[in-house]
Amino acid sequence: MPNQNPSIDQMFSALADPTRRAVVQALSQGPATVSQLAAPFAMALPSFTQHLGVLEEAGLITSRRQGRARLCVLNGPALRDAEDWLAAHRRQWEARLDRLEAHLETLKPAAPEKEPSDD
Amino acid sequence: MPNQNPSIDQMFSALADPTRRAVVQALSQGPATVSQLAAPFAMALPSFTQHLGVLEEAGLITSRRQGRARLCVLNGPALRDAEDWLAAHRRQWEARLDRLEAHLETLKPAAPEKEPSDD
DNA sequence: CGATCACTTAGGCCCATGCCTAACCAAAAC
DNA sequence: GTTTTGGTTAGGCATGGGCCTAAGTGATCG
Repeated sequence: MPNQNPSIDQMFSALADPTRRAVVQALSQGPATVSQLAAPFAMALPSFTQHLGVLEEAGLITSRRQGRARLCVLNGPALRDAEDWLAAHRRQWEARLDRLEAHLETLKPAAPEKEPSDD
Repeated sequence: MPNQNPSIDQMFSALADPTRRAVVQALSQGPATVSQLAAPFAMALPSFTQHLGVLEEAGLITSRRQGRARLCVLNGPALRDAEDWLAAHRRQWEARLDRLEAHLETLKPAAPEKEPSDD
């Protein structure tokens, strides 16, 4: 069962692995079974399903049994959560740059501040 | 020295740690020295600076020596890279949902498809 | 110059992660 | 009902990550 309360920790560390990112990429095109997903990888199946387990624990995918196969589906909104975290902090950073710039503007004719832009 | 070619792997795994995310958060407010950043954490300094090393290798921060201290600065655009990866795949996923919906629309009076929405 | 401050380097411990093989299970095909 | 297919469970090995303490370095302060 998918983790109902996936942490941002789990998401980012799930995404830190190239195999798992490739799975996310594949699933962004649509659902697929375990063996379909596993096919491109030179890896034993148990190792691969372990990756799927990590993705599912992280809330990035869900899966359901379909006959003797297992169909995996990407959980789009979960990606959004990680995206939002990044966006929030990048915006903070940008806002600060803007304030700094504005401040420098007010000092135009005076001496530069203690934080030189290194360009 | 900061890694000039940070991989998306390095970024995501750097962001997978709560200490390191807290550092990113702190630096989104503006530059700070190692010990300023370390202060809130109940952790030996060498352990903490190791985290800074990971962030720097991942290209998420840069740092320069300032007297006997070391000033760390967030690298905003790097956050953007991770954000973009996520956005790209989420958009793929959304696009597919849209196509699926549109397709279902064309079948309105007919039987539902093999992929039920689980709401 | 000696002491202190802000780190860094070196080395070690422990648990988590990523991979494997071998064996098992359950649905489907024959 | 036996075999094949699709996947899981169990268990083991090796590397890496996160933490520590102890000792070193280089800039500043008295």
